[in-house]
Amino acid sequence: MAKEPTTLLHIAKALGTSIGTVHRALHDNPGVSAETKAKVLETAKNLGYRPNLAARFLSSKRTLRISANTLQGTTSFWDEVRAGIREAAASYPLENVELEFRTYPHIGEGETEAFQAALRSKANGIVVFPSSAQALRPCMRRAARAGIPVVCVATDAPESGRRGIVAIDTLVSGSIAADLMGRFLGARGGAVAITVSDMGISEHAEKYGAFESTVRSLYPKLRVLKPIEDHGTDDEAFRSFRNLLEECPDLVGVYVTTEASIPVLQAAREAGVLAGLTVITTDLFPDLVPEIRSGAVAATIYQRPRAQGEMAFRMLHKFMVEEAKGTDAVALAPHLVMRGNLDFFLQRQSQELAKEKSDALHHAAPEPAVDFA
Amino acid sequence: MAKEPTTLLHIAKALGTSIGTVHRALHDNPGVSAETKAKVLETAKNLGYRPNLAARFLSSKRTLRISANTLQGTTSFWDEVRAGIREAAASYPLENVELEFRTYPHIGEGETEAFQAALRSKANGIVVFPSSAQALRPCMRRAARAGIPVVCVATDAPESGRRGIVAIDTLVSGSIAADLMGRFLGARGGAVAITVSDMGISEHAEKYGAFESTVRSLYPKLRVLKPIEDHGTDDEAFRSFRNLLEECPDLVGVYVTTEASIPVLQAAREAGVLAGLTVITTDLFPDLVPEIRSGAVAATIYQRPRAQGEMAFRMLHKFMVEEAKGTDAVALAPHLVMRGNLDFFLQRQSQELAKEKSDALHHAAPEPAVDFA
DNA sequence: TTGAAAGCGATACCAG
DNA sequence: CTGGTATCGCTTTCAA
Repeated sequence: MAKEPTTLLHIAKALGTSIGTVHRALHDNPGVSAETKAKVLETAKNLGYRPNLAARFLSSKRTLRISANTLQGTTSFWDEVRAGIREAAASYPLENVELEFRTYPHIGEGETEAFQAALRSKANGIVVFPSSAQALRPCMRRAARAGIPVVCVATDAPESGRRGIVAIDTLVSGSIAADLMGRFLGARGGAVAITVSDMGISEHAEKYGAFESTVRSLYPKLRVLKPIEDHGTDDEAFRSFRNLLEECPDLVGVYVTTEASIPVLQAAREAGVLAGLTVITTDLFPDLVPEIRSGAVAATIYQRPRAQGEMAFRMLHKFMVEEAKGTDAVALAPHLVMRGNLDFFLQRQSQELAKEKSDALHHAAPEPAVDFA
Repeated sequence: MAKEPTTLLHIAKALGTSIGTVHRALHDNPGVSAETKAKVLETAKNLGYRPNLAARFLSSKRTLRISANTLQGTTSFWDEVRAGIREAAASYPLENVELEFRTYPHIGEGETEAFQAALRSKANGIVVFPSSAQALRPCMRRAARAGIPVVCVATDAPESGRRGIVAIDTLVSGSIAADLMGRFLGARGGAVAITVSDMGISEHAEKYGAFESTVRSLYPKLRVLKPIEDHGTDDEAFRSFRNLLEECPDLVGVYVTTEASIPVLQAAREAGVLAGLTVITTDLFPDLVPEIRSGAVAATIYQRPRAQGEMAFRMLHKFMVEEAKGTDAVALAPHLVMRGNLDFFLQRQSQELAKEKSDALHHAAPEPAVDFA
């Protein structure tokens, strides 16, 4: 029943032409008349031609140059994203994958340079964290025009011509945080705050929207305050939250969607109200560990950086190798970390770091890592 | 810097022998003197030989026959595990993978027959849900002796010679359930119950242990009762829980680790105590949806069947294709489903079913699915 | 026990 | 514009 797959030779014979012509036609290389090309394409479709990728890899000496442009490892988040990319790359052992890591120190700083460098180095696929999508858009469109697939990770870059996006589902994050907040507070009523980086970023607006609407519909005794914007700085997070504490004496909970949870905790602690606050944070980094362990933070929404890296690579690979068309989007469900399962996640993180270290030892030539300061 | 990879020819030339001999030596095929074999193996190691898998797939006509032996889709759990396996298989587009699905209707019923059938059909890799590991052990050891890698999914089969195991981390499940229970109950004290299938199964004993110890250390006002065993039947779950309700008037919460959450809810409802109970369940199936939506179930620990299927396939693939040695174990973190994010997971499930359906249409010959009643 | 050689299916180049 | 062909690295078969 399983008839053997169609090859180039089959198509060539069916048309009374040669394998070389068929190949050129299928790849619209120059040197094929429009007429024969059309015929080839048609019979290829009719015979259900699927290229044999093993043969392709064997004969073509092409290596997949992939540039992964991400933020420097200020916290462990981006280190883990990179580890995920590395791991996914290693799980395709047949191809020549060449990973290049480019990093930039801060949001909106050096990322266009890094992207341009990737293009210059003839990367034929890019994974990027578009920290300020606006600035990056021109380069990204250029990549798109050149046929270089780009996959965004963690944040989307709208209207950029990117082929794919891998991120945590913001609606899930916002609404699970809301539901937990409501359940944790039980019968208590009062105000709940939420901090975001910038409401101009759609992801953050979405998280807020999901949080607010879920609280409103499920826990009417709670009242969601207008979002605090910290614009990515600890300082602003601290001051805004301290002000909020003064203005709003019936605050019972706060959901921090950014990485600036430490300053929020500190402000609450200094004001002496931490014990009465239910705090839900985002991500997992060393400074947060004791706060979770002590119960100051009830739960944190873990955005699975490693899984994001893995998925981003796989998606990019699909575009590059399987010639997948169109665009693709993956929204991952976040994990919930609490005192009870904290150690599991910490252990996992340290495993990754260990693995990465041993990888570095195995490879004679470490992959180039360029830093765009 | 990147010196080109070593090939069989390199080894052959280095030893002044032929590529055929080298090949035979590396695969310990018959017809090589012990002496030359040793030399080949050594220089292969010295030169850092890594087989070119693309070339291997191209020349060998071998197809990977993989049998996936699982429980029938009484709930959607196993359907999704199978969907995950299918999807992972599709993501390796270079190999000839032939999937065979064998199912059995109930725990401990027909699974050895299914396993033996897989062996008979010359499967060279098996994914199995060992519903009663005891009974399966002999076949599994036979597979191990024959060099056929077996990966367990959802439940481990100790001492069976299996090469890998993919499951949800039981300690994480138990302790996150405990932590949630404690937080949900807030200041309330009282007794909390836990139902398991059978304490003789190590996974269940572990979940209980994690739940109990986390509650004890973090929420001393709560008291964990001895586990209720339902032995996989709704009937027993119902009766045991009803009895418990009578005996224990200060029950404030229950954690159902099995699929028998509906009878537990029913018993509580009939006794008129449901409203005062905090219920945490396991998995996500149609009957549970309204209970979550109404708030009767506070949260459910979702065991990510699709991710389990995917991982199991990938692991098996690694053993079969990359000739990975030793054994491997993956413990996945469960997801938490509550009212707030319920729709996300439901939508995801229906997407899978839709995808599966369209897959079925695409493939002319549906993969054989054998049912062992 | 070993060597030699014919494929596998696509790529890429050269000659017509 | 098109046809022919060497090549990639490995598996497999046939001779020696």
